[in-house]
Parts: sequence; C-alpha cells; structure tokens
Amino acid sequence: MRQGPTITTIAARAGVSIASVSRVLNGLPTSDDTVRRVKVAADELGYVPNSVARSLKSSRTNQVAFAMADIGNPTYVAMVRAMQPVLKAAGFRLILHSTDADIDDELDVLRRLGERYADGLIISPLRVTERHLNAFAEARAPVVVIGSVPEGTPVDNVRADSRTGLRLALDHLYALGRRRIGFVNGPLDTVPGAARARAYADALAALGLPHDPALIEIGDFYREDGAAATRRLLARTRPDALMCANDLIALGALDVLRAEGLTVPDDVAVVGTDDTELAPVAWPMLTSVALGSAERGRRAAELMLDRLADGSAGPRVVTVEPRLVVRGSTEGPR
Amino acid sequence: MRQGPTITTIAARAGVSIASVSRVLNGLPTSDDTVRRVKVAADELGYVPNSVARSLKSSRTNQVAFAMADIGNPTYVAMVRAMQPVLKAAGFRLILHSTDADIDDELDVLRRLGERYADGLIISPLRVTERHLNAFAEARAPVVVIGSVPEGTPVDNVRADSRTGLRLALDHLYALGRRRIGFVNGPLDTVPGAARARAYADALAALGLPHDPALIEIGDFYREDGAAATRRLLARTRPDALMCANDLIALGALDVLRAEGLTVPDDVAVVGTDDTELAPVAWPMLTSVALGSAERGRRAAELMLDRLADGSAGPRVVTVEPRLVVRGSTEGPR
DNA sequence: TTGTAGGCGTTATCAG
DNA sequence: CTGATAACGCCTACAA
Repeated sequence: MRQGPTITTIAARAGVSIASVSRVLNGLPTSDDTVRRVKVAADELGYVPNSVARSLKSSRTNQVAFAMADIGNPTYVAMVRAMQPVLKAAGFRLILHSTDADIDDELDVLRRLGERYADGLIISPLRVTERHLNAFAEARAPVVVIGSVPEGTPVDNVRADSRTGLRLALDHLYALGRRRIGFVNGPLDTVPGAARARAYADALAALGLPHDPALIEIGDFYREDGAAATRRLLARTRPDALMCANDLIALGALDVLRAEGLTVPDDVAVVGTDDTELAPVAWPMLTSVALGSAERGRRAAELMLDRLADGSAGPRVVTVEPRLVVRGSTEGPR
Repeated sequence: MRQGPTITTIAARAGVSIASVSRVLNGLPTSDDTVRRVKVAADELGYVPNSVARSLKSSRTNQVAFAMADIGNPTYVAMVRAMQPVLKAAGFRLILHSTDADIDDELDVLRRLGERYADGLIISPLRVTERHLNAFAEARAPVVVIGSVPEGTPVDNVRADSRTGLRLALDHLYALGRRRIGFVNGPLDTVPGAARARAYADALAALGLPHDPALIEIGDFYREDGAAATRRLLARTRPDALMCANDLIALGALDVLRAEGLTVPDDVAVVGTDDTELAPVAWPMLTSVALGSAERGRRAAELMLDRLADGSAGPRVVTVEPRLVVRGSTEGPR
C-alpha cells in the first residue's frame, strides 16, 4: 500500500522528461528507444495514472451519478443494474446517491454537481416540485430525469407509459370478465401516483366502465400500506379485481385477500405494477405491468453518454413501452 | 449549465487574493471585512468548490468503492443500502462496481485503485483465489473484504458466521422433529458454498445425525438451479426438511415441492439462507437464516472509515452474529 | 523527436 | 491579516 509512482518517478528512472513519459503513455509519436525505456520503467514501478490529476486537467471525471429514493426498492435496483454495464463499457464509473425521497437531499445532489465530482447526473425523483425545475435549469452538468417532467424542462427525460400499461392490465381483466376493478394507488402528489390515477380513469373510460370512487383507495407504496388500503376498500365494497400501483402494494393486497378467505384469482384477480423480482416469488405469482425499469435505466445511461459526447442537442424525451406480464394472480390457480 | 466560478473569479470580484478567498472558505482567521466581501461574491456567483482540485491537493477523494458480483442480488442490495447512510454521514460518496463474479474484473478493480479515484475499496468476492490475495497485498488503498479471507491477509475483514447460522436452523428443524434434513448447496469452490458445506456437516454431527450424502445436492445459487437440484434430490430420497444455501435456492425448492404435491411444511420443511426481502414474499413465508447482510455492509463501511481515519492499526476481523428468522415454511401453515 | 514551462483549481507556506 | 507563490500529477503548446 506504498505511495504510487508518478510520471516524474518514471521520467527519472527512464532518464527522459515527464513530457516524453506522458507522450508514450498516451501513444503519441515517440522514438522507439524512448518508448521502450518508458514502458520498462512504468512496468517495473507498477505505474497507474492518477485519475484525479487527469480529471483536473481534462475537466472530465468519467463518473456518472445516479440519485434515487432508495436503493432497496426493486425498481431502482433494476435501473442500476441496467445502467451499470452501459456506463462501464464507456469507461464511466457509477456513483450512487440514496435520497430517501427527501427533497432537500435531492436538491443538494443537484447543487453539488457544481463540485464537478461527476460528469452528469441521472435522477429519479418521486416528486417533481418547482424547486426541482429550478435546480434542473441551474445544474452545472447534464441531467437526465427518469420520470416525467413538464414540457420545456431543459433535461433529457425518460418516461414510463403508465397510461398504456394500465390500459393493458384493465383490458386483460375485462377480457377475463371482471367488471368491478378496484384500484389501490400510492400518494397522488408523487409522479407515479398521479400518472397512474389518470391512467386508471382513462382505462375505465375506454372500456365503458363507470368510475366508482368506492373502488379507489390510496395508501403509500409499501406492502403494509397496500394491505391497509385494501382492507379499507374491502370494508365498503366488493371488487372482482384489484389493480395495484406497484408490486409491494399488490403483495399487501394478496395478504389481506388471503386473510379474508378470498381466493386469488377466482374471487378477486390482482395485478401489480413494475414487474419487480418480487412478482414471480409471490403466490399465486403476480401478474404485473412491466413499465420497463431496466430499460428505463439503460436508456437513461445511453442518453447521458450521448449528451456527454455532444452537449448541443436539445432536450430529448424517451418513452419506454410497457408490457403486461400475465401470471397466476389473474389467470387462474396454478 | 454555464461554467462555474473558481476562487480566482471570486478573488477578482471581491478585490482580494485567492489566498484570502481560500481562507474565508475554509473558516481560517480573516478580517471581518474580507470575510464579508468574499462571502457576498461567492454567494452572488453561486460558487461551489471544485472537488477534483481539492482531491489533487489533498490526495483524498471522499469516495469509497464497493465491488460485488451483481447488484441484482438481494444480499448485495442489503449491503449497499446499509453502507450508504454510514458513508454519506461521513461525507463520502459511494461508487458501485458490478463484476459478475469475474475474477479478472475483480482484480482489475483492485489494480485500478492505483488511479486513486477512491480512498478505499470494499469488496465481496464470491471466490477468493491466490491472485486475489496477491492483489490485496499490492492494493494502493485500504481494502475491506466481506467474506472470509485467510489468516494474515493484510485487509480488514467482515465475515458471516454460517456455522452458527446453520446450527440454529438445524436445531430448529430437529426440535420440530425433523430427522432427514437435506441440504441444497451452491458451488463448493465459492466462499459461501464451502463455508456452508462445513457448517451443515458440523451441525449434523452436533445433533448426532448421520451424514448421508444422498441428502446433499449442489447447484448454482439461483432459483432454477435450486429447483433442479431439489428435483435430483427428491428423485433418490425423501427428506423431511430441506436446508438451502440461499433464499433463491429455497424458492426453487418450494416450486418443486409444490409441483410434486408435497406440502410445506407438513411434508417437508424448508429453510433458506440470507433472509432476503424475498423470504417474506414467498408462500408459505420462508424461514431463513439471517447472516446479517445489512449489518455486514454497515460494519464494512465503518471499518473502512476507521481505516481511513487511522491507517496504522493491524488488520481487523469482524464477525456478524447470525439469527434464525422463523416463518411459515417450517412452523406450519399459518 | 524531445524538453521546458504553463496551467487545471485548491491548499498551504512564507514573507510582508 | 494578507498576498505572492509553490505544490498536487498530468497534459500540451511551444521551442529547441
């Protein structure tokens, strides 16, 4: 763990100037003899270039940061997992920020971009406030947002298509003969909560089903909240299907339905959202709307790399196609 | 996204030298007037210090890297999640490396520590080879290894205690009257695979149960492999309990048992290992040996911070206490 | 082809 | 208390 050699060390050892060392190391035209001596010296000393010095000179860190609410959430895990190989292949390291969806924390991450510790930031805020929009505009490095932002926001944007996603799910339930399709959503002031509320209403309308407020319940995005919300919903009405705003909520719904002695999917079909790794673990396995977390992560990383290669293009919007993954919680037992 | 101001910009604006600016920014004794002028200028310009330049000067990056096989694995997710707040509180950023358990990749990460992009590396290799040990010795920055390393390896080390963990599990099964306790393990040339094989044998011996090779089967650490291994095992013998080397394997076992028409836990009790977030999602909920992934992550981060604060101490070994989390897959159907 | 020198943005030392 | 100035390690004109 001794101190590493620098080009100065190598220059001394090889009997050449630091400029020559730098040239050899960067493959610039140099005499064969010099090349040989430098390579030998560098090899013997186990030279590894100092990336900090390089960054200071080049004002490039080869690091990209990703900020999300909670790395424990399977959706973000899927994103990270998909970003990683893209960034790595391009020679970038990935820095992870967990913000607990705390707005000040998120703004702090954006402000700190000014420290230039990363070349760009991919961020997936649960809520997008006015302050976020300001911070996006003021950001000192390229920002890619996962989750919809208003038209005209000066960032690249990767969005899910909840609208089509819920439409797929409700069509599927309708085709199975379900007509009283409940909806257990997350908070309406979050990006996904708001989007999914609209999407549910639209899908009902498209099917010509009535929009019955008794069939809608709201909790937070976790299993316990989903369970509690489902309990409240069941206390006042009896759906034949439950659309859930994410997989954790759906797990909570399964818990409650089982506790109430209702059979899934015979009595009540259940659909989750996000198609996380949890969906095929549940029993019955959970039918879920895949909003393409992995692909959103991948696309975000690609947008970032594009942007870093050529900063001039206008803000781009990429929408990822949803897919319905049908499993036992809607298709019948087993 | 304009270029950020530097202390030079501020100095000019405040009409003082860059030295004074630096002093004010670092809270060193300065006249009130200078302080005021510098702060105003810095504020107006939205100054944010450049961390790269700071790093070059201080040879500290305030970054810690974590290398693991696959961020999709819930065990690593738990570690990352636990490291994050510890590092963040100490002002460190977290860099993530996913190596796919590729040895060359892991060695590369170790070698690149010489680039000084991070102050230290936490690594959790699935296999620890001779080359790893060499690389640990040669590393240009502090290394903390999660997973056992041989005595005398010059790194801090956080280990799980599979031995006690499996002992807890087998005692539990024994107490429930199970006597034919099968074992579905992962590859024996991995750190956890080897440890768990020994631990299983020891636990059997302690209970005075015979070590029957027919009850042991090996696959990889994934659900499909666990299912296949369980199928092979059931084809030749009939256990009344299955100990599984991780939760994914246990899920595969549940799949196969269900398919065979066997009831869990009545016919066969099932125990997983790692107590991941998947355990309480399965049905029946999975009893699992918690080897403290989160705590191992937390402790590793703490060891790293200690080490960075004071490099002189000898290599330390921390062992995390296991815990058996009992759920429906052993205790009876709810 | 090679070496000298300046600069990336900070911090820290040293005179004044 | 303050300002010049020299590092940190690297890259790159520019000059030889």
